[in-house]
Amino acid sequence: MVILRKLPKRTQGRKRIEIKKLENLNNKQVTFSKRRSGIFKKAAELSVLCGAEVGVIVFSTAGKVFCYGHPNVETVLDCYRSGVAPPAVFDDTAGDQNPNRVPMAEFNKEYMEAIKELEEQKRRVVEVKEEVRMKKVVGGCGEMFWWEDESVDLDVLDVQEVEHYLMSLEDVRKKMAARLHEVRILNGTLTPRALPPVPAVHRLCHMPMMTNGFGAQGGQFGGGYPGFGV
Amino acid sequence: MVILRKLPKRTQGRKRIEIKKLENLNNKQVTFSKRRSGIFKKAAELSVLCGAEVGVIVFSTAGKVFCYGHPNVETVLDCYRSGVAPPAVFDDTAGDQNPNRVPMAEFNKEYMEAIKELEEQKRRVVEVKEEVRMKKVVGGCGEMFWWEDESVDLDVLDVQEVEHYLMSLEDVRKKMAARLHEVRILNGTLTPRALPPVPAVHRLCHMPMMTNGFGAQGGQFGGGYPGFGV
DNA sequence: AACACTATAATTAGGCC
DNA sequence: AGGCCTAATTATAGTGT
Repeated sequence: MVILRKLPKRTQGRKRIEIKKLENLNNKQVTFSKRRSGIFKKAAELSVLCGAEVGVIVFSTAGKVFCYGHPNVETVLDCYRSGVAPPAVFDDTAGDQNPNRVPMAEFNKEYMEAIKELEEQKRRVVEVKEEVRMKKVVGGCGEMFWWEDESVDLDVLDVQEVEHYLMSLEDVRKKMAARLHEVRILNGTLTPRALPPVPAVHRLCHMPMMTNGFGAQGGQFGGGYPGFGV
Repeated sequence: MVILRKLPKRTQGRKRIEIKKLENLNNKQVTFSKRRSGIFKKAAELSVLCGAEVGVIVFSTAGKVFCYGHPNVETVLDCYRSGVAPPAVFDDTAGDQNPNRVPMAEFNKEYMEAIKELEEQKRRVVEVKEEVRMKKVVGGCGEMFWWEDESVDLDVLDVQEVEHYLMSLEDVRKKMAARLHEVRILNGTLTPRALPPVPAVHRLCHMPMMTNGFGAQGGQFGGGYPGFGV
């Protein structure tokens, strides 16, 4: 007769943890690494299963950046920024013989609408531009932009103003991105990357920065930014 | 004596599925919704547990965009774009005397690479075409940008050219974003949102667009963009 | 489409290397 | 950091409403 006896448990197994800031540094790092890759994996699965375009960016507290993207991060970000949806994945169930074919019929209709919308936007922007801001934003005719001028007194600069400029720039950028799409579509050529790689990172001020002490209570789903302490 | 009898199973329970494109439309939509929120939840947990800044953007095949971000998407995106690490959460466990300092060791290496790459890009473009571009890119002194000019012949436009312009714009934008950070930090004021809200979304073409036929094999972790068939 | 259910598959916390 | 292990927790496929 065989005597079965319980082996001593080698591990305690998984334990439930509260979702709150991990205080143990090592523990935090390990968890960060594991969960980060877990999220990347899930993101990849989502993109495969559902043909979705997914982009994930994670900054560690140390300021390191990790990211995953399908088809790649830049594409997703740019689509988000520009408001232009990424090229739809072909749906095999449609029974179409040629998966690479562009469904032009449908496309043309929407394209015309897009163009019309573009025109409208242009008109709107021109109106707003009367405020003369655009000239300043997009830079003068020289080599240097005003905000690159060292002599500009930062303390005098109004944050709201800068925000406004940035917004305008964003607007211009959107137009460019949209235009790029148009050009690509009209040419029928799409380069390997949907957008040029961001030439890696111009870390102008990647300085110490600040601390804001938000921890567990941090904004869910796009919440606010707790003010920085003085 | 109580007679226990198994109730008929009401569900089959969870079943394993292959990670490949879901063919059933309804199934796909449900899965998309469930898994999407699953990822958002995990992202939120990661940010709380590890004090990480996380941004997730998901496009459905229909072109709808969903996102989650901590502290919010814009902040994360902008930090990514500008290469500026988000404000570090204070780490009590770290014995470092200056918790606000962002470790820059690695950055400088990457920065130099970035600069080199940028230079290379510039040179390449200059080879193909003559200079004089930059002036056009950043806009002339007039009210209208060249790409808004109706008379521009799209067919003649070189995609690479547009890409280059877009890249330059991106560059300008990065500078602006970085500057904004500086200004904010120097002022000691940080508005509720780290960046101005993206002024809605300019959905120029949220159209069917194109098809590229990548499915399950899609690029993992920043893979390339399978070329579109003609 | 969003919610409830539930059996089961997948993830993962806490070890240890 | 990364891999392996184990037990428990958690996510979720399939279903119903």
